[in-house]
Amino acid sequence: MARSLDIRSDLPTPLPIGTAAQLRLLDEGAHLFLTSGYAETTMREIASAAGMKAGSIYHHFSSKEEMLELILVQGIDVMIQSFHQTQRETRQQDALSRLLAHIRAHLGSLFEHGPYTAAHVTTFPYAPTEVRKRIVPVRDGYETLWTELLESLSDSGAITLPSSVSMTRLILMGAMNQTIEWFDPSGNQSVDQLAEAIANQLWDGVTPR
Amino acid sequence: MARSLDIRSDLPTPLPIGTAAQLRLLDEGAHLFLTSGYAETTMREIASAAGMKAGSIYHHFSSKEEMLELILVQGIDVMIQSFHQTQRETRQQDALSRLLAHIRAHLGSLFEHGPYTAAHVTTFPYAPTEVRKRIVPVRDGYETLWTELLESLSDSGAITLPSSVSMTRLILMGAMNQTIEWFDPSGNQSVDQLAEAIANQLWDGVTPR
DNA sequence: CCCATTACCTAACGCATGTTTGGTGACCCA
DNA sequence: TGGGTCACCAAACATGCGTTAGGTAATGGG
Repeated sequence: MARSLDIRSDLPTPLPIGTAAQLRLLDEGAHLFLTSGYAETTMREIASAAGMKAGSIYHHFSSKEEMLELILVQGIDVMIQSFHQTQRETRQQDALSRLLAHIRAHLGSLFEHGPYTAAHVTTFPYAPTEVRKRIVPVRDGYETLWTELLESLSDSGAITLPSSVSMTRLILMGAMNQTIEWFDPSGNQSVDQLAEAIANQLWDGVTPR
Repeated sequence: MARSLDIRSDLPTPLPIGTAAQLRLLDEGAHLFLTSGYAETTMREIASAAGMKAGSIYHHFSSKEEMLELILVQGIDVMIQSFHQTQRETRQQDALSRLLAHIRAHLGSLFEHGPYTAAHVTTFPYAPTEVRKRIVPVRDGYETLWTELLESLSDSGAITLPSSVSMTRLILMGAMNQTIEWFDPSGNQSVDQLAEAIANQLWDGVTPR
């Protein structure tokens, strides 16, 4: 039985603990799940991308589903770590700058800190039910972080919430997450500019015109 | 060989032309592609949902991929028909009311006019390459309709475009399309309210507070 | 009344998948 | 030096998939 890779640590871990081969398999697996989908991606493709054969994967992981769950969890961890780091780094900034920084950080999770978060966003709806059940509480934790951020910004008068904080969070998440499908980080627009565009579209005056 | 079901008509067709069995297969197929994904959905499941066995499908369609393409095309047709109808119905209304009506219409395509549009949005990224190639021009046509709408609203001063019209369209589309994952049309919020929430989040004062 | 067509059926086929099994070579430690 | 462990291999297995083939019953038209 492959050793279980416990990456659901409370301590900040930018990458999951594991051997080089395990990390390569997860990296390539996340990339393939992102670009092709979970069901469309074969163990043979993941193994080949990681420089081994499919049968060898089972020395490291017990199943395809275990790999998926580890990738999904890592995707959330990247978001959560990034959120906390942004919170620390922007404590002295004004409200709208903090909001922009958090939007920028979320987009950084999607486009700059590996394929895990984007793979999470695109793959989670099609994950097996029992995998989703185990992951929903962690996702709710991340959503709560955003809810509290938006509430505090609204309480201080920095932003308006046209309907409710939940609705605003969902619309904002939707606008950010759907960029996976069309934004090209190596294109002529930067992630900074994308963050500003989203922030300025949802709230007036986040950055000067 | 099953008769080809040509639904890419220029005339308004609320439902594709075909026999009752073909329509049932496409309806159930679209619903299953939406809820489970294209690759995860089997021909056996589609056939069973439509009240027949898998082998029988091939009397009506040549392949699973042909069914997918018909469903994806129908999904766009629903959006385009709905857009044109909304344009006709709102010709006499003020700018912001027209914008809200178009947002409402797009959401209606997702949640009220069958599963085709939502199946299109969620499944298109994972469709086989040659299927996507054939569909991209039709999608571009729909995007152009929105681009022209947003440009005319901006030209008349009704809305602002914080960065560019393309960026605004993409952010708006993202916010609307991602609602597939969380909005429950039979929940305690209506599609009208969802449209207002999105419109008011992206532009101030679309509806009175 | 008979023949052709349609719309389904069952069964099977060929293929691809995730996973298992037995093996090998390298490495490390006693 | 030998034994144990690890990390891979090739091959095979069991299963399920999309699709095909041959068949049946019903229907309609000549």
